[in-house]
Amino acid sequence: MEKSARRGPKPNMQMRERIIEAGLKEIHANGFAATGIQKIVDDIKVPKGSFYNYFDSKEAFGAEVSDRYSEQALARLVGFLADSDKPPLRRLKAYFDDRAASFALRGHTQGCVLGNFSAETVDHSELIRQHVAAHFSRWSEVIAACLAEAQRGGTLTSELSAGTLADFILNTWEGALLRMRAERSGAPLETFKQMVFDVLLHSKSH
Amino acid sequence: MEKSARRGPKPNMQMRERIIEAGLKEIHANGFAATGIQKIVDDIKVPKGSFYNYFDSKEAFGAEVSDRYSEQALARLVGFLADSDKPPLRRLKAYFDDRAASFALRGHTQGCVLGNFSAETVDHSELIRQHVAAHFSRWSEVIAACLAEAQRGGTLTSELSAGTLADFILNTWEGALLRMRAERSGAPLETFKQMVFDVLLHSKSH
DNA sequence: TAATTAAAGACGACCGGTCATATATTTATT
DNA sequence: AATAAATATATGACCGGTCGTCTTTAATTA
Repeated sequence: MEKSARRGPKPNMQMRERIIEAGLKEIHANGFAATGIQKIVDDIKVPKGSFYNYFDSKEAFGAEVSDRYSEQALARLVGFLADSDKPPLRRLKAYFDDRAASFALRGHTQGCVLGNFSAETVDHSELIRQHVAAHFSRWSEVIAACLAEAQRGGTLTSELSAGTLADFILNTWEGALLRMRAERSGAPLETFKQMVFDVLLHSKSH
Repeated sequence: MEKSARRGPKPNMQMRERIIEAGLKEIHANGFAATGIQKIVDDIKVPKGSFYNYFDSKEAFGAEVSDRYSEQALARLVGFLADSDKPPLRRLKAYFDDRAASFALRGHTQGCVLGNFSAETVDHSELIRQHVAAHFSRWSEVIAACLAEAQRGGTLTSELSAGTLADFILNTWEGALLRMRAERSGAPLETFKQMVFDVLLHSKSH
C-alpha cells in the first residue's frame, strides 16, 4: 500500500526555519510565557495566521524551539570536545571558558534556554518536559564521554562514574547560570570553574 | 518635625498578608509571568481593584513575594543549622535531606521561588533582581557560617574559603532543582548530596 | 467639612487560538 | 493535453479571556 503523495503548495521550510529562529531568540530573551506568537511573527514580518500552518500550538512550538537550542548548544560542545590537540579535561574547560566569555558579552543575562524551560514550563507541559529532559541527558552523555576518556588516560580518578560526574557538572553549571543572572556577574561562573576543575576533577598528575 | 498622622480607613494588614501568601502560592506553582493578579485575588475572594491599594505594581508585589519566600526558607535553614546536638556538616545535610523529602512529596515539581525568578524575571526587573540577589547572598552567608564552624572544628579542610564553598553549594543546589523538575525525579538531589557531602566537603576525620 | 485612604469595577490593550476566504500546487479524470 | 477536483498554504479578522492600570465611589478621621 502506497501512501498518496502530498498535494498543495510546497511547504515553505525556509519560513518554518525563520519562525523557529525568531521564536528561539524571543523565548531566550523574554521567557516562554512572556513571549507572544504575535511578537515572533512580527519580528520576521509574517502574518500571525501563518504560524499555525506550521505548528499545532504554542506548546508544540516551544518543544521545537528547545530542540533547536539543544542542537546548537550540543554542536558547540562537541566542537570543543573534538579538539584532539588538548587533553580531555582541557577541552571541557575550554568549552566553559568560551561560554563564560559569551555570557560576559551579554552582560550576564539570558542564561540557558533549557534551564529557563525547566524553571518556567516543565511543570505545566509534559511534552516540553520530555524534550528538555532528553536534551539534558544528551548533553550529559557527551560530557560523560569526555570524562571517561580522561579516566582512561589516567588524568582523572575513576572512583566516581563518569555519568554521575557529568550530570553533576551539568546541573551545577545550570545553577551557576541562575546565580549569574541574579547577581549580573560572572563570579558564579568563575567559582564553578574553580570548584569543578581544581577540586572535583582535580588531576592526580598535577 | 512631626509627620502628620494618617487619615482614612485603617489599612487592613491582614488583607495585605493574605494577598502576599496567595501570591506566593500561585507564583511558586505557575511562575511570575503566568500568574495573573485576578487569579491571586480570586483565591481569597478579594476584588481585583483592591490589589493596587496595597501594591504599586505587579513588579513591586513580586519583589515582596520573593522577600516572603526568602524569609520562610531562611527560617527553616536557620532552624536546622541551630540544632547544636549535631556537628555542623550533619546539620547542613539534615536540611538538604528535609528539602529533598519535601520535594518528593510534591512530585518533584515547583522548585525554588528565587531560582524561578532568576530564570524568568531578573533580566526584566532590576527591582526584583536586587531582591533576589540579596536573598541568595543572605542564604549563602548562613551556609558559610556553618561551614566556617566545621572548619574551626577541624571536620572540614580550610583550603577553600567558607564563603566560596557556600556560594558554590547554593548554586549547585539550585541547578539540581532545575534538573529535578525536568526529570521529575529525586535523582539529581541525591547526586547533589553525594557529591557535596561525600566528595566536596569530604571529612578528613572520616 | 476637608482630607485621605481603601473598595470596587470599568477599561483598553493584548493574549493564544480559530476560522473563513483566497491562492497555489498536485492528482485524477477525461 | 486539458481541466476539474483535491489539498495544501497564506492571511487577517475575530473570539473569549486575561492582562495591568486607572477612575470613581465609599468610608474614615483630622
